[in-house]
Amino acid sequence: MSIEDWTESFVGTRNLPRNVRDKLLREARVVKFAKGTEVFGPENIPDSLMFLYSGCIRVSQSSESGREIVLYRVEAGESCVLTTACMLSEEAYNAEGVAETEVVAITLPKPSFNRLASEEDSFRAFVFQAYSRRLIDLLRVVDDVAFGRMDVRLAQRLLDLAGDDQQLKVTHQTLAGELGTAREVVSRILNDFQKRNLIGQTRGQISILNMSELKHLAESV
Amino acid sequence: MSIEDWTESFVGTRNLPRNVRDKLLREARVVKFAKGTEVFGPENIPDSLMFLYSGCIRVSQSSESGREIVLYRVEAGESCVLTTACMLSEEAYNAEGVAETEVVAITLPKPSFNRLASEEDSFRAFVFQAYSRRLIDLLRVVDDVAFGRMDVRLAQRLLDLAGDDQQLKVTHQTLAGELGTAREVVSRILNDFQKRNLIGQTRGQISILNMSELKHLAESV
DNA sequence: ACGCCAAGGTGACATTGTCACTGAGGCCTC
DNA sequence: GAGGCCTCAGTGACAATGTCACCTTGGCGT
Repeated sequence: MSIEDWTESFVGTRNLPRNVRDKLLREARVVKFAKGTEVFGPENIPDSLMFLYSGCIRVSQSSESGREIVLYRVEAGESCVLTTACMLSEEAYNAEGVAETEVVAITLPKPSFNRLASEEDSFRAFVFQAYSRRLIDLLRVVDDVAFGRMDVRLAQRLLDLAGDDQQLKVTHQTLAGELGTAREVVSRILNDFQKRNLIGQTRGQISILNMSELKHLAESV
Repeated sequence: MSIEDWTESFVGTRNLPRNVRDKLLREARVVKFAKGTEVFGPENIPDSLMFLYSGCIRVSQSSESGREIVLYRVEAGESCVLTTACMLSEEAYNAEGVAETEVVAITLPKPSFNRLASEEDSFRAFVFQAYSRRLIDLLRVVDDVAFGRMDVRLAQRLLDLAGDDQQLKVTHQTLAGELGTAREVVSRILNDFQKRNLIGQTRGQISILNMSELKHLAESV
């Protein structure tokens, strides 16, 4: 598949003059990642800037002991700043990005990025905003991890992942990875939820039985 | 005091052409904060970019329950990106910056910042790098909080705060605020350290007795 | 039927967070 | 210097969370 005009998809590019956009279309490359693939990681640092055309990337960090925590997700239309950050600061870091769905991304060579950031205010603003959003996302993660109760965080995450559905296919282990805790902890809390008739469980699947009560719990600070 | 030529102090400005620097000196304002003052906070969002000429700003976040955690410190020569981030994303956040020493900072009106970021590569690189460093700082905080043992983190922090000294004046409560935990927890661990002859304590003061052993503990993953 | 493996359950224990109190030191005023 | 009032720190009980070892179950392939 060749994407028609991806510059239409990003707030940082859609308002650029036609000639600039045409140049971008020539300079950038379109890359794809299959679902489950590592987009970037400690061993796999891209040397270009990346913008997500479609799909979703889950960015997480792991400890030596094997625990994991999800930092944030990059959605279509957003820029993936962590790779940029790492590139610029040349520091190692143990975060990794995994394609949660099939992913189509635009990579921009550094010189093109530089020129664009220099010449186009709206593009620069877009990039700064992307950075800012991630900073604030991380502030929220810190807040949750440092001060939040696990049952509340789990309730929130269940609602997030479920979206509009009442069913979600997810293992306890995966949920533990979302929140940076251990499987046993998730199991304990989910069993408690089940006893309270908030959810039902079968192997690898959770169904939300009492959405409003779960929301109430998720908001109970 | 009027500062001679602060453009010499920042890697983002010291290599700019003389005429640009002179313009900056005219456009920017120099502001001071007394030790202990709030530099920015939820109620007090600056509308300019800020660069730290001298001193140190402690950036922390607090929970509703009154607990607090230090996110990072801004040192002389660095840019304070969190204010920028907040400005750009226009989101509320509950982080605040407090002057730990007397602070002298340079504030740059947004238009000047924009022009500079557009025209000068080295300045733009400086700003991006500042963002990147903070992102990575926050990754480290998340890692510590989510996966680190409290005694290890406390040992690290004691060594950090002590610098080259063996004495440091700090209360248990303050240390708890550094790490995002409760005073009682700090007291417990410090008492344990004392029993093991790693430190000595008097009211509001801690002396490191066995630096090498403490370092060993701090590095024990 | 059999073995294998991922998902999940369980109990014991360690660590950390919370709460309610207590005590100790320093500083002020009288 | 006696009393009062702070901040700082100690303590015990308990709740929440993390860790470990081990077990059960369900599904899948052969």
